Amino acid sequence: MTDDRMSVREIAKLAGVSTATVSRVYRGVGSVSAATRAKVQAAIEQYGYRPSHLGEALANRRHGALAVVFPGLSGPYFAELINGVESVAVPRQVSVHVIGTHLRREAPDELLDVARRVDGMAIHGGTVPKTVIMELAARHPVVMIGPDPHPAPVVVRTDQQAFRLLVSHLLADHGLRKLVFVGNPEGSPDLTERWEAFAAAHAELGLRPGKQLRTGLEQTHGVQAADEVLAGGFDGAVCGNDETALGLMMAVLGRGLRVPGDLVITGVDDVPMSSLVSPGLTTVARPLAELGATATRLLLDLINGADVVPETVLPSRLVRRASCGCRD
Amino acid sequence: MTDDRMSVREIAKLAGVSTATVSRVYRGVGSVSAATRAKVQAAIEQYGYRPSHLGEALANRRHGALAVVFPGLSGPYFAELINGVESVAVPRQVSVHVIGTHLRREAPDELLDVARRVDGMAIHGGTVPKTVIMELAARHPVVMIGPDPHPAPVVVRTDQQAFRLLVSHLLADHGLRKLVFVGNPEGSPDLTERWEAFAAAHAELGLRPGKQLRTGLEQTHGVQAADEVLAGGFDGAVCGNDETALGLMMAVLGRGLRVPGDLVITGVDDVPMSSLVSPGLTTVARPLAELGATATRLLLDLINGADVVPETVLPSRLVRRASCGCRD
DNA sequence: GTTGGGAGTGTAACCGGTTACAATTCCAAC
DNA sequence: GTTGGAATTGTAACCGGTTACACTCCCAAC
Repeated sequence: MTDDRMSVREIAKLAGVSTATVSRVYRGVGSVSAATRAKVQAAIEQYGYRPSHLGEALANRRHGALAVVFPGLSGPYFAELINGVESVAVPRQVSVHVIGTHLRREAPDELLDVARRVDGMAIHGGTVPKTVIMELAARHPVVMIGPDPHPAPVVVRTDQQAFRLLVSHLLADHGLRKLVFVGNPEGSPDLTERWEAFAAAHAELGLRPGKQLRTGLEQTHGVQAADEVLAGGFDGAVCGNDETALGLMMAVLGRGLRVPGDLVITGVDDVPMSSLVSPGLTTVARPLAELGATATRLLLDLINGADVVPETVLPSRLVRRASCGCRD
Repeated sequence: MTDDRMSVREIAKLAGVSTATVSRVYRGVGSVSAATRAKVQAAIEQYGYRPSHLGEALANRRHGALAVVFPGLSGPYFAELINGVESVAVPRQVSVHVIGTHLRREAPDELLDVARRVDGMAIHGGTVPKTVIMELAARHPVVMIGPDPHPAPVVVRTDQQAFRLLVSHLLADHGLRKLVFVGNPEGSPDLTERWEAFAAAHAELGLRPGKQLRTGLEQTHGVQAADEVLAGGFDGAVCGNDETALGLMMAVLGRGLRVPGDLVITGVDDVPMSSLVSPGLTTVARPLAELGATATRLLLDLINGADVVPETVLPSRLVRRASCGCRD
């Protein structure tokens, strides 16, 4: 306990005023005479006084904090989403707790614990069981980021149209006939939807959906999937996200093979790497920062008691680069 | 404001006891008769009561939270470090605020604000100006992660011996004579030290230190550095971390060149990708999770008023794989 | 039949702020 | 010289917990 911090009452005594006046000066509300204000400000200045967040929050009945629950914490997808969240939260003086469920042994109980210290939560789809979401929603506002099969109060997501367009592009424009879906449809609702779009695009052309190769969503998983993809004799690998795609691409190039010559590879998200690598990665651009920002805005609105639209769908966009065979 | 949460006094009234008894039952301290305990537990159960973190923290004079300040939030380095931090904090019921300085416009003032809601901070070297560190340290315990030129109370870091060994290995064993250092020595104290070790290893053999190519520490920066590295006619690229190295490797492979044939590439950190890619990345393994865990342990000790050792140095280890020319 | 002590419980103060309301002061207007 | 209202400031309650301390029982020991 190294806490020798000043409290309002001490500052008040030092400045020769009441705690109410100190509070008024610090917060800049109510009316205070210039002379008094100067006295108080001098004392605040001198002792570097900052009100305890606890007292403040208790009095306001508001934590001034929210939590964001993600599947994992690594990678550019997460970074960009968080970026969006903070771009909204920080200017409003709201602090953000980032929770990665994969790190926690006992996620459910721990989330209940986190709930005690925030005013609301933004939860990434596919991270938390239905019962827990409901329990959390009973305690404070909850916004879901991305699709989730659960009965969620408020959802922000992107559509899958561009992804479906991507698959059709590979089939119809590039004439590919043996596509593999790299990613686990059961791993997250987002992936489930993509798998469905993948299958639908095939069906539309009277084709049977390609095989699926169940892997995780990180770069390492893409690398590890390479052997199986190459052994399968596929002409294109449609990856669940860019990170997997980039890992796969790296592994394929490392074996001395060519992309798209020997294998077409595509991703989803359009993370910064995707436009830089050669060949450039064909992918679906999703407004990740905007996704995080929107979720946060809605969450703060909910916390303030406003009514908000239950579902917000942000647009995604097909980005054709060299890895699919375009501009080759 | 959607808060209809129960308070101790309400639960107490419902159970027909005093608030003290409710607290005793919930916390499991003091003596309570079996009958009373049952009554109270029933009420707690029925209303899903959980004590407000604010009240609890205020009464305990402890936030039960700490902050970790990082340069950025993306990538496996950060993820692994955080992993270590949480492995210590979470079991002790301490929550972790992750702060990425690159996201904040006005970092200093914001950190002072964060300081109001935590019991201590672990600060990554090279992220925060000296004056701010001192101001923070005046408010609560501070532990630095990694080297930092500032007069820090407590530091946890890894040594640079393995890195120096790596450079010597390239020069002496592989006979490389035109190495480029990829990374900005002025960007972080960690990099400064590595640059010094790089130069020292050259000097030891009577060589002049190679050139330095100033870039950031993310994968994208490695990709972007490729043109300049390849144009420079270097025989080896010693990268400041694995992410840059992997980005560079990807770009080189993408151009149809070979590693290590056309260019030797090495990194630092030994992130998961490094052992998976082909060629495997020669690098310096650093105990990142342990780094985070140790820093957190020390921080919690400081918060509890214990004396702690001012500097802890964790070992790093050279990992030779194919990218340097070994096992080729 | 006292006495002593431990178990069970409640009262009330306290943690560090905010703010409704009351009290005081000061002036302008009548 | 009153009077009324605005400006300034203080008092005290309250936010939701924890806990020192006091009090009441109850029973064993003498």
